[in-house]
Amino acid sequence: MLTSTSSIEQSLSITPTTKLSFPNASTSFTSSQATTSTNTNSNSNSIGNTTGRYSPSNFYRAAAVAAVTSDPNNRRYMPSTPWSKSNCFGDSFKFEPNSLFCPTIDDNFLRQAEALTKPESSSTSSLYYPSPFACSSGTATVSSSSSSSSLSTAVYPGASSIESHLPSDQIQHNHHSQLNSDLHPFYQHQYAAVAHHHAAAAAGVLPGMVVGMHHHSVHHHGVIGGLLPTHELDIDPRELESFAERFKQRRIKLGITQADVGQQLSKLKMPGVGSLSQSTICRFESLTLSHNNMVALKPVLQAWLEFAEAEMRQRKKDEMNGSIGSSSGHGCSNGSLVDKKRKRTSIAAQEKRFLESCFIQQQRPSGERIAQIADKLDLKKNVVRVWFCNQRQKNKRLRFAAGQSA
DNA sequence: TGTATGCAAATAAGG
DNA sequence: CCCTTATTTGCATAC
Repeated sequence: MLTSTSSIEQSLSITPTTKLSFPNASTSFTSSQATTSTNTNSNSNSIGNTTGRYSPSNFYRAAAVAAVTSDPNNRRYMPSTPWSKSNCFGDSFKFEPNSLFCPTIDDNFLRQAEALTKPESSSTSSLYYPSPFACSSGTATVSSSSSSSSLSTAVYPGASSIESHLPSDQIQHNHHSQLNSDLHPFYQHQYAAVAHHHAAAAAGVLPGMVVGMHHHSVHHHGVIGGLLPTHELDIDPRELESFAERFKQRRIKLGITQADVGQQLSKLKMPGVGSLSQSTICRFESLTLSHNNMVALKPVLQAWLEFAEAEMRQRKKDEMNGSIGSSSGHGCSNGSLVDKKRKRTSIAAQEKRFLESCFIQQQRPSGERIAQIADKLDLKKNVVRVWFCNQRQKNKRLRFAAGQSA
């Protein structure tokens, strides 16, 4: 276990890191941050296949994302999967046309959201790149909190009139199944490479989303009489591609940043859906997420988009009428919304080094030992436990990578 | 300032 | 409850 030579992460200067504190963020202690020299490892430790996100994939919309292209290994979005289909209504996510603030809207909205969000089969997505790295680099500590979200009930904040203005996105399924033929050359390539396992099945779970999918594969052929929703599974990659693009355009048109989108997601109160980070939104837009992940996120983002646009229309309308006060009683910020978003603990360099040394002695410490370490580092036991798990995992990858190259 | 990205926590799902 | 494996995110920080 050459856990790498944790480079120079010595300088830990304590940064405030004042983040949006979470009510239940228990620990939150100051955390130091190796701002200064910090990582350094960004470039240094490339072993074998650099970074490795899980999806090598590539140019989905390569041209556009061009910038990224520099490093093909970085792509997360696994494009493809030949099993493209004309998804029935995999993505129709419109609200009821009319009815302002009418409760029913909420209902419909939720119902659809729920349906569309519901995960289905197991992951099994595609290639997973071992991705090696060396550990090191320290950062600040944060706190984590996990609340068993309650999901359920949702109230649609400002459901206002929304004309079903179907995003062309939903209409453009003209592809008469000519699949490949109208695929970007890239796709075809990808397909060939990734083909195997069709049915990747959507599943990416959103923060707090309760899943419950197990079946290895979705047997169940016909299923569902008549128009089988085919659920989120097999959604044409091209559809995702176009949606992502449209999403970005419209988002920008609304003048909302990625970060805000992520934050506003929790306001939708879709069951099991909390906020997401700017990173995730960014990755969605650039299709650098796995296919399954893209599929899982799409309905949520689509819902948000429609919500935001509806709100915008409403606002505009209000302005026009000069009615400044504006009706829409939304504002009901309902403080009970304990923003559920996966929190990530940042372990400072110093702590990390200690953990590493412990790891060398014992890769799999007992629960007691873990508690001890956690106590010493003032970290939660679970954080330490997970750290060891991840460390073992990383170790394994490194070992594998080393074997490969050697 | 928003956005991309590297590294790697946190989770999900099956033992 | 803990582990492993596969993946989803997020913090930090580089553009």
